[in-house]
Amino acid sequence: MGCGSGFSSSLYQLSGFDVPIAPAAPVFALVDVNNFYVSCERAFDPRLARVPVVVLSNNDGCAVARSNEVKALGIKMGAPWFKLKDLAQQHGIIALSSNYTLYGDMSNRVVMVLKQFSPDIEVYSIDESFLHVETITHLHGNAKAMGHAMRSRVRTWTGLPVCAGFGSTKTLAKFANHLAKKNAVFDGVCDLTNMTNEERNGWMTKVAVGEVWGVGRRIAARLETMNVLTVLDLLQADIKSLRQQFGVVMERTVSELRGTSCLELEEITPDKQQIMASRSFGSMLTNKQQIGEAVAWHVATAAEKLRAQASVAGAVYVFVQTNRFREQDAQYNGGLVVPLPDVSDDTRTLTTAALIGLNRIYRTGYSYKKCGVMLMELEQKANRQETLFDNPRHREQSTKIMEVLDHINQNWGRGTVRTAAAGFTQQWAMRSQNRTPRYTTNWLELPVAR
DNA sequence: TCTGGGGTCCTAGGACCC
DNA sequence: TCTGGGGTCCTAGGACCC
Repeated sequence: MGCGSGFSSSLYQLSGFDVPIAPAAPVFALVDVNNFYVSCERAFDPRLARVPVVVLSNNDGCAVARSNEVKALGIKMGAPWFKLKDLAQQHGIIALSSNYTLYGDMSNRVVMVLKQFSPDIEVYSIDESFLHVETITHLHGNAKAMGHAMRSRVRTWTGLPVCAGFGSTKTLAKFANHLAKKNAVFDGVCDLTNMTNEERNGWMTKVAVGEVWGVGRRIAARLETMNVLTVLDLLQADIKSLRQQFGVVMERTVSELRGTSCLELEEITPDKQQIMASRSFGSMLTNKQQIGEAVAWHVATAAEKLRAQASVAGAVYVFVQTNRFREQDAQYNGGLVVPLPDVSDDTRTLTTAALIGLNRIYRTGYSYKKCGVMLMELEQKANRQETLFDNPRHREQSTKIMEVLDHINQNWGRGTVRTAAAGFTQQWAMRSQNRTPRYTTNWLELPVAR
């Protein structure tokens, strides 16, 4: 089943009698940044403090991060921005385009601070990390004190507000973090491992089952019909019948809620099995040439990531889509997997394949809204099989050229050197009307203190 | 005018093999 | 009289995450 104590550390302490005593039960911490993108923006612009702020998705499409003031107005995650403009005007909401360069850099800074607390860390997402802490909380007194120490150090060093949750499993740590975020009484830190059962159950009764990590909208709705409404209801439900109805993932979730650790810390980020790059266009496109330029650009983006993890791809998937929200328009979604005769990480080879695919799926008479590529059948470049028509000299050359390309683009910005296929006009470019400066990664955009 | 962009895991069912 | 059964691999689709 994969469920066990979840503890495999070799750190045994010896007692005075040289008898190994059981290692401390695992304690996971989950630390995440509140309203991450908004907080990044606020860290560099004090005028954004205490006013309603949203950060929009690519293409300025949806609200993907909201300040508390905006959440209080009832604006939902993912709400289409154009529908909110009136409301925004009324309440003076400031809307910013997303600035992923900034967020990525800030994310790294947070992780650097957290690593000082525990090297046993899994960077789970751009704004969340899990840590193993059972062997270190005593250095701070207890878990709660450690949580506050993390909070204050991250705040001081990065300007970002974080919350911390502690639990004996990852799912419980997530839940603790949720409590810390939503209930002022915790002051940003919640330790479930140091709570009576009554107290814990009290909190579990207050939170809806859909908030549990691993329980999404669909499953929450099904659970509700079974009268499983709260976190506690789920914890106390019959695990066997849940497994039958929902599968092994649900079984693990319930075990984790009950304190049996099934999910380990993943400290080593595994290589991606597929790499995707896609964008909606800033406006609708009909012209194959222009769409081709966008496809070529996305190939370059994906290929750069591919080389960064030292992999090669065996196939390229390319797709185009019309605007599904315009019901009056003729709709078409085309996609095609183009197998490569030989695995490759060369942007030029991958581009050729993608454009062959585009040629096959493109239909005239439609207005297109989006295109993208996915690199598939990835494997480590080092494990690559020799093929019949191998030409070692070509391969060496290709590797060198790609190295130079990546080097230049890293230093001078993506797309500084690109294939001709990616074009120069960028008719497809997304809207990003209100992007803040790349304060931390570009000399020309450093914040200025006045 | 206008609606994001990535990923993973699991399961069921079909093809195929012996 | 009567139509096996088990194993593996692959794919598509569904669910979840941020």
